[in-house]
Amino acid sequence: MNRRTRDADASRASILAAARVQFGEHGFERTTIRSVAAQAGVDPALVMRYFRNKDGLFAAISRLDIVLPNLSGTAPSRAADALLPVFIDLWGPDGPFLPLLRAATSNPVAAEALLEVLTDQVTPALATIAVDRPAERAALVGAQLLGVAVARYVLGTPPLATMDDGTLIGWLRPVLEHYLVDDVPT
Amino acid sequence: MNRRTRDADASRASILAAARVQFGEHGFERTTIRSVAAQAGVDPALVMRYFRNKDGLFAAISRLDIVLPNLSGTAPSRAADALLPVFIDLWGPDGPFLPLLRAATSNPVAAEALLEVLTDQVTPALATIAVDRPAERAALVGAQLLGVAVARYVLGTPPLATMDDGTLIGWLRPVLEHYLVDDVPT
DNA sequence: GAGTGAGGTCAACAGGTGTTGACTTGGAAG
DNA sequence: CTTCCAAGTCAACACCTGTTGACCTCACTC
Repeated sequence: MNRRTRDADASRASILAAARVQFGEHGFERTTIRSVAAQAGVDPALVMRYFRNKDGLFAAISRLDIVLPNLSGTAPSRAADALLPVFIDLWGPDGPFLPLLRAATSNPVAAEALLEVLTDQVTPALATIAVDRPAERAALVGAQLLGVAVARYVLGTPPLATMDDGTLIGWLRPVLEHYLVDDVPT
Repeated sequence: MNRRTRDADASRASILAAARVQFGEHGFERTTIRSVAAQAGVDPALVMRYFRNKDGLFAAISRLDIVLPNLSGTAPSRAADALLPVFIDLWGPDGPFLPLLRAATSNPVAAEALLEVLTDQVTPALATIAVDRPAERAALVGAQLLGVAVARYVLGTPPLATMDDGTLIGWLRPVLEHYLVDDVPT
């Protein structure tokens, strides 16, 4: 029962770890089964054994069981303070979103997965604050955060990439409040 | 001098048109020389003749000679009204930015090209309004617009994709003003 | 009509890709 | 020790990619 040299779980885990790194850094197309296997110290065929095919491997690292903070009771003016730390965790170099985003720009399936997170998780979470038109407001908040993520973690825009989190939260605080509670413009 | 059936300029143009469509829709890696040539009604080798290689073809459609409106004299509260129409033109399905963005998420060269636009064109244009820390403010404005572009044109986020331009401008107006003129948060 | 050169095509190359199926190896159970 | 199955490897497949160089062909000039 106790296997050291031939440990399926360990192999699976190291394949997943390598896949996360490579899909995250290079996107879907430029990541090859062979290179993932090499980094995991494993034969390419083993990757297929465990994940059926390349899509299966990608799907395995794309499981987004994110946990958003409960915002009921949070003042809209402090939504940024509650959301941003989670956001930075999820979108940072080790978070699960970067590979998904890189794939989503050229892969409709990944794009839909990303959209699902917005509609199924973000919108409901924000609905406790944004009672009026939550979907519209959530989309605007999502777009703002998405933009920061792309600028900061994908493009590496100099002032944003180096800006400390506190300052960024300070900039975003009134913006999120605006999207969450201000009247719909006419 | 007058060539009808064998017209180099026409061939070049139809290759470029096909390349714009395919790079824009599918990104760099999933676009093949062969498929571009087929759509252009031309032999793949002709594409190489004119653009040397795939990178050359991509570079040819990535020439970003954008024209930003002169913002001197524009009130910060109206910056959104001046910028957004241009923005929608540039980022829309037929604009030059979508292919670049799709490539930029997995291709450092394209990412740098995108960054260049921000630093060389957007920052100076905004500097007439944002005198204090123009680079930081431009990056924030850029991130916001980038986010809207990704949400609207890449992911197709339902409320944003269908929202009419006027409403969107209404939402963004105070945000751009905030980034352009409000005090740097501490 | 012959010559010329740009415009355009053709078939092939070398390399990389995902994927497969037959094979080997290790460790625990009998 | 033998058996047995999961864990892992191997070599190959069929396909697609960017790219190349030799070749054809048309319109125009002399």
